Amino acid sequence: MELHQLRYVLAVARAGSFSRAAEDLYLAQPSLSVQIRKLEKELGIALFDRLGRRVVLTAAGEEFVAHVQQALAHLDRARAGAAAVRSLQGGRVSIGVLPSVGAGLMRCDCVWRLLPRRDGSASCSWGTGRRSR
Amino acid sequence: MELHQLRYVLAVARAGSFSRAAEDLYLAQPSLSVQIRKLEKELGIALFDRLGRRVVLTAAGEEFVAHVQQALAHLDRARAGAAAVRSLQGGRVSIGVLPSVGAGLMRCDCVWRLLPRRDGSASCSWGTGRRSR
DNA sequence: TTACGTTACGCGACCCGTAAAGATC
DNA sequence: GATCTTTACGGGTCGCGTAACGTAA
Repeated sequence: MELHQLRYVLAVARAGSFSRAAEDLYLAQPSLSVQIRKLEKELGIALFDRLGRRVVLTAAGEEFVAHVQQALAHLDRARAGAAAVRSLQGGRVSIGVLPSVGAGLMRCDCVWRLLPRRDGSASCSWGTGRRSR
Repeated sequence: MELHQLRYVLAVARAGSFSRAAEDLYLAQPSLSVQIRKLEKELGIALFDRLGRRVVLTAAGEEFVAHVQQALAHLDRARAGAAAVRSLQGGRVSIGVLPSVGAGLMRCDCVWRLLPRRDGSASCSWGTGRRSR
């Protein structure tokens, strides 16, 4: 059971056809068919009913797909979280303070709040609402 | 991002060490290290802090692992669902009825209730509570 | 010096695409 | 006969294990 196989199952279920799903996936039909069959063999059940030129999910396949959709959604969140962290890490943080007060602030262990913006940068706030890029 | 890489991440996070995680996974340490590093490169962030001989999750790693655990849990449910269906499909259903009443029963479209048992077989009940293997 | 993580390299497995065969309408 | 799925085969990628290196306690 591999991730690409799961994505293939969702694509076939959505397209209702192996050939159309293969187009959506930019994949050759035989490769897709082989992977689906391999997964079905591993699971020990049929995910799809091949009805001539139509392909529909079996009852077991419906349940399987529902779980897989949940799983892939969580993985997308995991990836998105990583991307968000990366964009913050990649950005530069410039801090401007008055020497008179900065000398004290920069020494203490402060909790800086990073608020991500649409463009990938972030605003940083601390305490009184002073802001800096 | 592949499934085995995600499992490896969870194993390292749980063990707190690459070498111990590799043992748990029945895997050579170098293979494990390479896969983790490959995933980190793909995500663009560090999942673990290498502190000498201790390995701990970064903040981003913690969040990532949380999502991954959810995802893998859903995949386990998907697999378990398939296994349940398989055990029912694989079993044999034998039906014994008296000819006098069976002639009528076997002709009608009945809803048969399959109750899975511990040993993989299932009991089948219909209407009055008559049972058959 | 010992233990642990990393890099280098050869082997085997697996996925993909092309081509041919089978099946269904 | 046309369309779609399946099977067969060759090529390239990738994960794994062994071995050697770097590094911290």
